[in-house]
Amino acid sequence: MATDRDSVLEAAVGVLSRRPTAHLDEIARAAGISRATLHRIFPGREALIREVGALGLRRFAAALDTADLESGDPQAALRRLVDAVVPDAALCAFLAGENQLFDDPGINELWEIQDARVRALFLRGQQQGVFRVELSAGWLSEAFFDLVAGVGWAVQDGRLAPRDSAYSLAELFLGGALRSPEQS
Amino acid sequence: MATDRDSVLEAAVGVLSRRPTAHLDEIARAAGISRATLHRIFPGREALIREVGALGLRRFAAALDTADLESGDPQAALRRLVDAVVPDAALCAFLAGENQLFDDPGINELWEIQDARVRALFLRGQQQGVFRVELSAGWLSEAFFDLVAGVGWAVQDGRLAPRDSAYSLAELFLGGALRSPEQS
DNA sequence: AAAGAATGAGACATCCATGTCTCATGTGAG
DNA sequence: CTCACATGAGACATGGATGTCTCATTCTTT
Repeated sequence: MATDRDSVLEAAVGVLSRRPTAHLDEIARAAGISRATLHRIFPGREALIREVGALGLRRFAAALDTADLESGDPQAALRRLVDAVVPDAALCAFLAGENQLFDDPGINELWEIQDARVRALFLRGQQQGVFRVELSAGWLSEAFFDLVAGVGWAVQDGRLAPRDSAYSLAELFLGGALRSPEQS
Repeated sequence: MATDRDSVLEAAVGVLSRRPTAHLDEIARAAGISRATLHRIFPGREALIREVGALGLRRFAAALDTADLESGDPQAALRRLVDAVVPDAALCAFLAGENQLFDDPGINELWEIQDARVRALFLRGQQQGVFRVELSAGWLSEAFFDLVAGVGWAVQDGRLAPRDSAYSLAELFLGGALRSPEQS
């Protein structure tokens, strides 16, 4: 059952995103299974980490699909993306923290594809005059992901209410911290 | 000499912020010293990590001092903070990724102090009508630090030019991604 | 130049997470 | 009820990073 594997992976994220060096004992306990069973499902720690990363990328890709970034107003598209990705913010936080994953060619390629999709949205928005052109699409994409990861951490640590997370993320990223739009 | 220790710590950051599980061999080589000398300076891995964290917090505190957040226009103060903190963005990136450090009471307390200073700036800015009040000061502080860390990673990986980093950070955080100020 | 300290290189010993195994228990299907 | 199978618990071996040691070399200081 893929559901079984995924539920274990989700439990693993809860531990690993906070402590990347957590022992397998701890992860197994968090998943409610024994270390032996954990080993039966995933051949080893490396495989487990890779699978968690792959799950995170699958979820992120699914969120991009759901948001349908190519259609309609770029701003509305980005708000759809926020809503779609916030539930999996913890996965994204794990991805952001685990740079090591990007040594894997498969993971890296998959990531590049998703990142390109987000960049394309920003590029389209810039061409339509919706997003600012002084900031590169690459930086906008990067910063967006940083904030998604930040939301994931903040929610997990109880510093941000899950209910507020989508609003806080979208408003800050789109509108910034300033009340009145002044640009130096 | 504290300078010696700090130069080793800076080299350590360069390695650890990318691969938190890097071997001491690697860190020593990156610092241009032998593993033996590394052990002579820092009693062990744990101590080294803690010292790196402490250095990051010292630098961040120093940046807060330099920025003089209590004076003048809050927006100008935040721009001063950006300029002051960007050179040490890599340290901040390390801090953000190493949640484990916050188990140490000393580190945690020091962090709380600095975070409170940033929150106070946002609170002051909100009271003066400069910053948006729909976003909590806590979230603004958190998001700001997330972006600083993101800048650190992006610069280190060559995805963002150091020359652009301060501008990109300040503009996105203050003004957001939208060109025309629309709020839904 | 000579003495002292600091460093680098390498050889160990140790510890601990990991990986693998066995066995007892529990569970579900027939 | 019985058998097949999955799981949990624990023991055990292993590997690799860490910590400690020694010794030769280099640099500094006088």
